[in-house]
Amino acid sequence: MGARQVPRHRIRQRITVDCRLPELPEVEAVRQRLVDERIAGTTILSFAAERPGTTKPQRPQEVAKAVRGRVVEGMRRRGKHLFVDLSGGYSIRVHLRMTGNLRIIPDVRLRPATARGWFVLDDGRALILDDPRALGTIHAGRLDEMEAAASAVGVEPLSDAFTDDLLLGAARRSKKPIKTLLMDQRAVAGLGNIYAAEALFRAGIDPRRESRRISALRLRRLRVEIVRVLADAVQSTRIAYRAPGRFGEADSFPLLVYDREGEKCGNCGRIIRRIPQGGRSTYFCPHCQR
DNA sequence: AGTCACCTGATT
DNA sequence: AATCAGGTGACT
Repeated sequence: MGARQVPRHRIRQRITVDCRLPELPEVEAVRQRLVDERIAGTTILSFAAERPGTTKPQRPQEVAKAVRGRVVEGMRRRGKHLFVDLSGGYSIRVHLRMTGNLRIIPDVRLRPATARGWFVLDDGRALILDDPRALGTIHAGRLDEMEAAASAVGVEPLSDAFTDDLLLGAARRSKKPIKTLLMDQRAVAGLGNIYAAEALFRAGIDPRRESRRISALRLRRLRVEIVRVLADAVQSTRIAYRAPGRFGEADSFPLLVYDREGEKCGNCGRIIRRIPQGGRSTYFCPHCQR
């Protein structure tokens, strides 16, 4: 006691677009990049993974059997899930979790030590799940089974289905704090800790506020800000991925509160706070967010 | 509804 | 050496 809390010295590098945790915009960027790299039309020759956790509860062998000899027909995103659709009504479902990345490499023998699963393609290239923390997952099987596994995912926030009424209805049914509701994939698909906090800041809503007690007017504003923050992030992430030499501030989507504990709010100049919420850090401005 | 396990690199 | 980061699923 006695000593006033000193703001911790900030050494950790600001999170930028190239190392940001995968939420909807980052997953969408991964999808677009694979489309750009013309994964469609290739045939999968084989699959392998070393850790059982990567394909759990399937075995790597089962995934291999489901994909071998099938042609890649397209890439889709559903919330934070990626689908690699294959010929014959089959599909691969990938979830990047915290640190995963799905990417093409020129040759499977060049895969990094952090590669957790690898698909060898008939043109010599390989599709790998690169994930230092090994939390990402790969499943494969009939398309309907893969979609069933992601069926609990709610409305796509960048689709026409994400209406004022939909957000209002979800909020009215929930006693959770609004930030917890936004991160619930069954309510809105693809929001995570970062963009939920950013949308709430832009909408001026306290992340702790009970969902059902927020006015329809403020929920309308929240819906607008969710769409805006995600659309802007998709755009800047896409630009950054297409200009690999230009990562950094210029192309980064600015985060106004996330990871800014102790810094001044860009709107009012007061200090941004961090509080635990559902075991996660929530960043917000107590003055601008009510 | 809240807590833990799954992971490992960075930080304290 | 201990803690933190965090999406999700399993658990209480």
